Amino acid sequence: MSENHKRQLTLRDVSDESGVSEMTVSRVLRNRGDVSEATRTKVLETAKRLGYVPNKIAGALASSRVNLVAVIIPSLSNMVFPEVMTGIAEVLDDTELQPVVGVTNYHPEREEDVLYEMLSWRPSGVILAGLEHSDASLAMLRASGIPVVEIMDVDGEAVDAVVGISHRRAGREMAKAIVKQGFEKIGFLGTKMPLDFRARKRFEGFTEALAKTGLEVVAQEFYEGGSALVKGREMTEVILERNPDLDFLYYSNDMIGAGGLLYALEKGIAVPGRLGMAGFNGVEFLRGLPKQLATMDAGRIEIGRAAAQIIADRAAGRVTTGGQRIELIPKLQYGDTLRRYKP
Amino acid sequence: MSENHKRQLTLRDVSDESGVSEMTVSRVLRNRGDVSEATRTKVLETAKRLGYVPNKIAGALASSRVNLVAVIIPSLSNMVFPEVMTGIAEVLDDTELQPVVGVTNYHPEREEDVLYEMLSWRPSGVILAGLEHSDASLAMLRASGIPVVEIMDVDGEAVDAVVGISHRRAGREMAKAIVKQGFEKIGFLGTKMPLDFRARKRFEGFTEALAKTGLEVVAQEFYEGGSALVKGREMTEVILERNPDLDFLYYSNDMIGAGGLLYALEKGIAVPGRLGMAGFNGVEFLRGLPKQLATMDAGRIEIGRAAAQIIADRAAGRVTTGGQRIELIPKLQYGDTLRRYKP
DNA sequence: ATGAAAGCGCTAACAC
DNA sequence: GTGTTAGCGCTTTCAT
Repeated sequence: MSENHKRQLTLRDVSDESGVSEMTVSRVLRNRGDVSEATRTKVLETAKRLGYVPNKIAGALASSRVNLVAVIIPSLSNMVFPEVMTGIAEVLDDTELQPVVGVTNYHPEREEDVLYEMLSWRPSGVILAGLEHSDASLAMLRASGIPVVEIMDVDGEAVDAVVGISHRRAGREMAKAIVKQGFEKIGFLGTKMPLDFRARKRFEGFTEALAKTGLEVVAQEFYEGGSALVKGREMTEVILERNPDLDFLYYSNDMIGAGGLLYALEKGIAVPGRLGMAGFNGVEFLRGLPKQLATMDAGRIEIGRAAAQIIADRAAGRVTTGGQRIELIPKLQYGDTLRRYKP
Repeated sequence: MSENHKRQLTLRDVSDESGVSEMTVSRVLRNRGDVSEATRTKVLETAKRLGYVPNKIAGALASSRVNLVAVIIPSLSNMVFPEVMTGIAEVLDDTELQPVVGVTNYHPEREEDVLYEMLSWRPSGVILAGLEHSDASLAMLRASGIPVVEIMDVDGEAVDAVVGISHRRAGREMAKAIVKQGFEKIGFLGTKMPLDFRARKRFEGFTEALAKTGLEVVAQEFYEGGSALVKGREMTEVILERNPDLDFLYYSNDMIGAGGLLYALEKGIAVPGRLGMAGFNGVEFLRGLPKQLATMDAGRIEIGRAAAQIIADRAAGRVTTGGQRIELIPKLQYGDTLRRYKP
């Protein structure tokens, strides 16, 4: 076992070893300013030979430039945020910027901590899910002086820029489509998450639109934790037992909807003849099921792309006016579980 | 629109505003050393009022301490790595350390870039998937002088510590179980990813164990991109058309296995009477399917926990001897698709 | 094309 | 319990 604490290599080491000043070494390593081809090669060779890795901490402090973009999302395990990340990464890959992910698990205090931690690294921008944040978080965001893009939702007031869909509208559209197909006894299945504001807004839009036609949600079921597919299955069984006359089930996400659909098919329930079903998100995953669950695509990759583009543009000084607002319109996918009447 | 470039708040501002020295402000903010309750309160109040967020870049440079752990994984979109992340986060949440994720998409050059970028922030440790890395990556890791934990796989030589399962062994065990159940015409379905070394090792172990019993894989099918569930379905159809006498299908992951299972059930193929099936990973998701696919749990959360623990221990100076090697033993889950003979 | 000096915002180490 | 001093490793700016 050699000594535990190797001193880190510095520009100085490369400078000494190559006989070129620190400053010139720095120039070579950053491709900045004019350097003769000879010194350039020599420096590069020495740096590589020594295994030198620049210290961005020192670099960032000196230049007050940090090529990091903070991305703060509620969860990684539900298939929708990884897709947002894909969109973000796609755009940032063409820039010098790097995404750094923080996960809040839908806890506002956790969001506050993560945000504080991230801002303390002075990133070039922040992308965060949702419009609902603690007062402290809002204060930090505003005080930070960096571009902020709130994503996923446009129903509310943004700190700066915002990219997303209207979940209220999504709920309304779904309700209208369901009513149009002649369904009347409608049940709702969702998560026991008071802090999932987007799910709540969809539900509000949904009931609101139903009310306009004189209908209401006649039964509800909520779950917490566990495998969404299993929960969807179980909840569907429960809600149908309690309310045998339900003719439609609206799920707050595709995973539980898929579980419900598998259950219904297994039980030989005619879908959508006897029972219609719909979920939300438009996850690709659904396409592998025996029947296509009706759903609404939230355009997650697109949201990620647009958000990253805003940050990238501002970081490059390309846009001076803040406060962009991009509302995407979710597309209803009828699949095989919503259409009672032939199209 | 106010001025675009607000000067960032510094310790100095808090110091001036509260009439306490910078040093003492720093002490308060970090809970270090003795500070009188009076000054403490005053400082905290001022910092909060001003909306001061410490600059970790400066702090890290001065203290040469960075509470970041680099986590480098191939992908976020396949359900297994988010689980590893969960395990890592679980352990790190009890420490000062913070995970920072980098994604390589299974490209070694991309891994090299991500690693370089991350090391340039001088993290307290690195957790990265797999044992196969470019020479440059290996050199960087060794030169970094920080704890390195390679995860998921133990079949090979590690740079420092390693936590995972033996995929070769996993493949062998699965083959033995299949043979024991009397299956003889075995097909394999996997991904077209030459760089997924773990999948390859499973396959090698699998064929090797089959060979010992005089059997071999009689048909193979590979896919690329797209929804794994759909692909599993399609590949299963194709492989069965070409080889109607197959009596077992071994899938390189649970998602394509699930697609295949749904297909088989839909077609009325008797599983496992006529056709046995097995996947790999033990994703929770499977539990929602009509039948339980046989699989092998790779213990992803456990791997994440153990890896993070090693980093946390070393960062706390609790362990001086490097090179830990933790091999987890994957558990075969028979489910409903592997057992022909009653247990 | 290259170098020297100053300092980014903080903390370690030492005084008092 | 609190303050002072001297950097951390780099980049900016200005000379040459």
